[in-house]
Amino acid sequence: MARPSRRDHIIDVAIVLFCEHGFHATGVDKIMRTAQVSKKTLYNHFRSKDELILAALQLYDGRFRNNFMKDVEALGATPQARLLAIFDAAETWFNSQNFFGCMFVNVVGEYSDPTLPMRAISRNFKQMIHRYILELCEKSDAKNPEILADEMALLFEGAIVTAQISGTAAGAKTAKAIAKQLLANHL
Amino acid sequence: MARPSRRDHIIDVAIVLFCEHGFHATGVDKIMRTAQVSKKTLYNHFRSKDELILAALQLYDGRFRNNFMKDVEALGATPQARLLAIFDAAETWFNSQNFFGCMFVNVVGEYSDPTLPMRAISRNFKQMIHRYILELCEKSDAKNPEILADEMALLFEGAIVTAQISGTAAGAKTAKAIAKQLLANHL
DNA sequence: GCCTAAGTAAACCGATCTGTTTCCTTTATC
DNA sequence: GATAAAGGAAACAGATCGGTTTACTTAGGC
Repeated sequence: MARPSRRDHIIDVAIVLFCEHGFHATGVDKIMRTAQVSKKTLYNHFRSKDELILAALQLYDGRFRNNFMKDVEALGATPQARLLAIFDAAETWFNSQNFFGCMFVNVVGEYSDPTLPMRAISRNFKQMIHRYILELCEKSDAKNPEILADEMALLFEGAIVTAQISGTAAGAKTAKAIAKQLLANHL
Repeated sequence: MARPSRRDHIIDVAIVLFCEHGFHATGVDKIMRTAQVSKKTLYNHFRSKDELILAALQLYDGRFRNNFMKDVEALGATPQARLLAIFDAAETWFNSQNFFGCMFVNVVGEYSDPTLPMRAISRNFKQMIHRYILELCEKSDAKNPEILADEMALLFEGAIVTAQISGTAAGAKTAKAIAKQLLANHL
């Protein structure tokens, strides 16, 4: 099937609304109306709003990481170049129309209990990003790839939040400049 | 008056609840019950929930910056030492019981319209932090204080978000390690 | 002692929330 | 063409939302 399933379409709509307006502020009625789907259909695919939130986080998780890694690999050829290309890919993301910060940071701001499943998905997302960066660090023959990966991941977070609050993409270039210095020190 | 005014007490309670549970999820009834104040009194001091949110952000803004700068100045004697002490102060913040990330980042995740007053307060907070860091950079005789300040501020953001999502304070040490390298390169 | 200001508890308002149900229509399959 | 699954529109449920109002109590100043 080329057309996405009805279930995936609902999730797609929910992702956009959750990103822009947050999770508590986005009602099931709004999702349903925007997706042009009846409430019965929505609750036929998802037991509850929370389950839809989890499905949205999971779909976005895989999709974002996949797209982001593709972008990074297209922008840089070598592992070192890709470590820096992370921030070029981030910059185009910040400049895109639908940038409202990191969905996984935003969800943590609304659900503080660390035992909640949304929190687990959020932690996992950040760990997967960290793992990807770590692989690039190892292939770059960094002196201490674990430490460099911690540092690069923190830069990434800092750039996202800076872009979200300031409303500009300048943080990407700042983070890239830091990354260059770290890379020079670690090789 | 040694005892805080009733108005300030309501704001104090609201700050804690907004930080822990977010803004949309925190109802006026909960604030009122927690503050042990009648709804009439609450609406006698604040025209609306939004106005209470703004008052909470503003009070927290001034108080946090004041306390944080005091901590930094107690932990470091020279401007260079204070630039690094930022991350020591951050670490104790991350380890405190009531750490739920940065209130100003969290509010931006729930209110995406950049023309909203909460967004203006958020941007202003980050600008004031940036200005404080810039002053330290200038007094440190950094080659290019503006660039160094941008970098240090981004590290600070990255450390906060990393701590919030991971649930550990490790990001503080990572950010401090980066800061040391930046400082060495900029002097 | 009186009056005013500010407080309380609780009822109340209309709107919105998540979620269920009803009734009817579409659609696809055998 | 009958049947069964799925969807649509809308009413409905009970709870909660932000916010107002009412009736009563408290406290302080003159």
